[in-house]
Amino acid sequence: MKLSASLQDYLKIIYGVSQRKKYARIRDIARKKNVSMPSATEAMRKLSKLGLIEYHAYEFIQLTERGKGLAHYIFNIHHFLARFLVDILNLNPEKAESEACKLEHSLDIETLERMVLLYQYLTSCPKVNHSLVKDFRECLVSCEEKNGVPEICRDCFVKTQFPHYVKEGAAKHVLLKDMKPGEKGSIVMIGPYLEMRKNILQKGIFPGNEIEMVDKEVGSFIVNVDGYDTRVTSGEACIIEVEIGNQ
Amino acid sequence: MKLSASLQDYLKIIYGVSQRKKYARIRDIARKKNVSMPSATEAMRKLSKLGLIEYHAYEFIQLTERGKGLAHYIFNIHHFLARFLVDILNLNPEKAESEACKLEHSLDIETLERMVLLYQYLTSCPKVNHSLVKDFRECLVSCEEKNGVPEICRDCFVKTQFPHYVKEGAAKHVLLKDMKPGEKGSIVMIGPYLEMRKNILQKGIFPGNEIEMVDKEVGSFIVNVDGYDTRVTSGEACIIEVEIGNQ
DNA sequence: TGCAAATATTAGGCAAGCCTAATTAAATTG
DNA sequence: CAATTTAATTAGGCTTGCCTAATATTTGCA
Repeated sequence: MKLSASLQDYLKIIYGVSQRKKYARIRDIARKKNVSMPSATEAMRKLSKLGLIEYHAYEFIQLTERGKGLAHYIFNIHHFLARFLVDILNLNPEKAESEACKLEHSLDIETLERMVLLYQYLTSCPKVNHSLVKDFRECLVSCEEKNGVPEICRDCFVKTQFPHYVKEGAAKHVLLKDMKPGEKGSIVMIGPYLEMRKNILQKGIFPGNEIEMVDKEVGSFIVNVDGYDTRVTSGEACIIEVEIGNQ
Repeated sequence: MKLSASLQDYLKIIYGVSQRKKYARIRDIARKKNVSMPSATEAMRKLSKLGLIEYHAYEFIQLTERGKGLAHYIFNIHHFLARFLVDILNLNPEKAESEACKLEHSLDIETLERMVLLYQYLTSCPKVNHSLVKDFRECLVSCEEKNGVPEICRDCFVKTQFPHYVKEGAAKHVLLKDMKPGEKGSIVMIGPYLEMRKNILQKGIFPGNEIEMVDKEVGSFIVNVDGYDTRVTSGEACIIEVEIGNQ
């Protein structure tokens, strides 16, 4: 049986409420879902018809066994995702909560299963350097708090010290700012400055994209990203690393 | 301006079509979106009213500059996510496509930014063992193809060889199958068998959950996961690793 | 050129989820 | 224990996004 995202939310809320309170009321449900009481009533009727809750007008609401099982499942997906977002991606807990809420409805079990594996791998695999996640998180924290070049990132994220180094395979890495008009390549890395990186992403520039330097102007550059012209500031061009010479 | 998920999809489709064909037709759009032509027509009217496309009845459809910018952004989010799902989580490309489609509408720019960073970190950071992602992917591949104990996982995922080992901090790890009724702990790892892991997740059992052994029966166990009783098979209990003694 | 086939559009409907206003039921309390 | 407050429901409506059937326009080909 497939439950709409909205009904899943209702179920999850009922589950959460009845863990603490033994029964759930329309009022609480409506409040938690940020919805009017009639809307909640309507949803209860639907869940009841689906055999997921025990519901009769004006009476308290309780999950049926089936409802409890499903709610538990949805609840735990949610918590796993929130954990992933906090433990791995270092989102703040409130943000992670709301993001998990959105993700939980869209992800397929297969993808979820991979995320579980990645989570386990990064946090527990004895072959992985144990400080990997710690390093990564510290890096994120530095980026955010200092919004400058974090000590821990200096080597790996900012390539200004060694603008073009040669990797195995002889692919040449340069900073976007150093590319000449007409030169093309693919983006491998976008540097550490949180806000700047957001801005760059918001322009539709991601690692993996093909990029071509079109024109240099004072203070900014015109680049073509996968066929679309856009403008980046000089500052932004300093933290975008491009792999050239592989066309 | 906020575009509904559906309208974002239309925009993305128009962008994709017009990259190859110079113009988009209702028919193609409807077909790609798996929707009737009247639905596509209606959507075009909306996008046109929003100033994202140039559209007049019976004429070809073209993106405006604003539409092109937005479409390019949506398109690239999609591609980045698909890349993440393929390169990091090793989903097959078709699956990744459809999952990315669902994700792209729900993820916030902040989360996306972290995923970009994780992607970069795992694939490029010089401090990370370069074979990390390769190992992880090989592990996934082994799990899927052989659906047995993959060589590469033997040490890290299957703990049957050393059912309880003591980690730093003296937390004790055991397999679920070896827990006694009444014993509690938190799940740290779910083993390598793809299908089995899916089944376990589908019961609402995730790493991080609190679990208590309730009762042992022949062939299966009753466990309580975060307050909810559920049943696992003996086979499943062999690949669930629990950290006990930290309550 | 003219007519059939392909393509688009209008018209009218439907389901899901939400809303407000009005009404009814239950709970609280002087 | 009646009056008031709080909680829940009904009634009626709205928007989004989809549908089918009918109609209109365009295209392609004989």
